[in-house]
Amino acid sequence: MNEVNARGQTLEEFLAAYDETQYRRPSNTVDMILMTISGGSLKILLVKRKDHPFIHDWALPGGFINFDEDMETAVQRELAEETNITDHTYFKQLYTFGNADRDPRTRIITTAYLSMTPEENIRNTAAGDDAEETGWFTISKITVHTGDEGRESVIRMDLPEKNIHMIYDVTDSVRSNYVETRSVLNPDSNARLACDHIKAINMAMDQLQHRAASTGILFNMLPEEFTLRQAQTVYEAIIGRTTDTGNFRRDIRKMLKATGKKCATGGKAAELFRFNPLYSFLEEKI
Amino acid sequence: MNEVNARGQTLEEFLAAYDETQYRRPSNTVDMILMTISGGSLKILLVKRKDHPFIHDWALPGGFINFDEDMETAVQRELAEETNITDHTYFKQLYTFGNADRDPRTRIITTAYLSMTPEENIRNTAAGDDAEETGWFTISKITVHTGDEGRESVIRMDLPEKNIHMIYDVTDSVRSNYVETRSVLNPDSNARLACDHIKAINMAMDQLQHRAASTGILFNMLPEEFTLRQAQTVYEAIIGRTTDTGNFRRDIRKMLKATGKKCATGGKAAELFRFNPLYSFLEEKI
DNA sequence: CTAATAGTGTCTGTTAGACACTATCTA
DNA sequence: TAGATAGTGTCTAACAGACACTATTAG
Repeated sequence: MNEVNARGQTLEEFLAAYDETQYRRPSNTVDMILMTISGGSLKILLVKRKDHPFIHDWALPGGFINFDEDMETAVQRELAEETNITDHTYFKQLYTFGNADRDPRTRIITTAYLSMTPEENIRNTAAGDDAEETGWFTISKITVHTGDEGRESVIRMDLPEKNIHMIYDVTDSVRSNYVETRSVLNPDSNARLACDHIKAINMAMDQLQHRAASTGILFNMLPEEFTLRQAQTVYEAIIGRTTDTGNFRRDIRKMLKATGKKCATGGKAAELFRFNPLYSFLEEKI
Repeated sequence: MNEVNARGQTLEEFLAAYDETQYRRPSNTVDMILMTISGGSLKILLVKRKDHPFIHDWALPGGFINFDEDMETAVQRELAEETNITDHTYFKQLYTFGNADRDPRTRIITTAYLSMTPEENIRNTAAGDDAEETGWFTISKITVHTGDEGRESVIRMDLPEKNIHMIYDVTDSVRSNYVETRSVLNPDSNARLACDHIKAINMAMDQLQHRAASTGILFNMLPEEFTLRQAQTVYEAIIGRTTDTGNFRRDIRKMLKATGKKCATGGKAAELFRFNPLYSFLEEKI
């Protein structure tokens, strides 16, 4: 069909006349929250900025979306650049941050993605063009108090080998029909995050903690075959507290299938399992 | 502090030299999924496009984000333009769609917001510059089958007074570590949605149905004071099926406070309630 | 044997679904 | 009174938290 508009233009004529240069436009970037488990702790990749703005602050890895590039392609490209991960790694869009004044260079709208990978997939994490250095920080979010009026939590990011500590106090306050979240840098910190990156990290931790028990999200940080103890360690690193071994095993086994193989590590040989993706991965959608 | 970068620039010098015109940039828009309840049915506002591209297709209301405008401000401006809603109406960011080829004009990255309001807040819904007409379509998402390998659902959007029907068959298929969602227009339809708008609508229905029972989200479509029967009607319109009255009342009362007032409508006078925002609105965050 | 790790069984209080029932209003 | 709408009580199966217990390996 060769439909015309009110000015008598066909689609082809309309597109030929379309002027995209009449308005000033924002720039679009993707930021990645890349997590893994190492030494029983949850880790996040951060890069130290070597240029303005936010010079010398720690930031989420990310970069500009090319004009002709799908957003997911940009994420995969950045993942490969930052970590040499080329296999298909799990990632999921988290949120888009677009306050007009969030970056002093120009209007920058950024979409944050949450990504996870088993430790052995990470081959290198070279500092890119924009980074002085990179570091896998241990990260935890501990909820100190939950009540009717809100919640108080603490997010810690530590790089012990360089003695870097960032601590943010996060409060969620119940308002009339929404929840207001504020994050402030705790004075015991000796470094800080660039821009509004703490907001994305906070959302990522909420998502991880919320979904850890009911979805298969934690298996993205485990190798193909793993023991129940390994799974529990990852689970506990995510939720930031220990959990009952019996109950954990009882509940997680419905998501798994046994391999029949064993793996000995100093005590009784442990059975190896795989994730069974047929187990209600649909929760993932929400 | 007057930190300098590797080229010896202060922040001020860096910003003065920053050239934002060196790359071609996407355009950014917001799209709104505006829902209400009317006549016991869930309704969504759609506009019929009167220009290319997607001429004569039905689309989500939305528009460009001004260069100096926060995204939330853009949403509120569009809401006011489309419906004359000025009071603070609930809205929540859903997802950002940014495939490189989703719009033939230029690269357009759009962020979809889910918004709800009680019917009486909607004063007019005039067709704007881009719209031939607007319509409040009844909308439902019914899940036909759920199994280990995925889920099949049907989304219906109907405007009975103009005899317009749009039906989409939606399948969620479990893959190795993610869920693939596909939506196809059912041939019984006599109209269709523009662009990729069915994706945003599908996500909105998932969110609504998922959160309807556990959060206070449904109260955004009710007046300040309401009866339990009204609340149940809204709940059933969202989830697309009836539910047990006794169980619904038992479970919802923890989110409410009684007003002591009554409201008679043909049978026994019903008690009026208000939403108690102190009841775990935190779920909302996830 | 001990220490270390892996793994099981069971009690109990809470919750979600099913369903039968009672109460108050108008005409 | 009937018909309509509002509202309650109770049984049961499933589930989640707490916790005490057994099993297999290395040295």
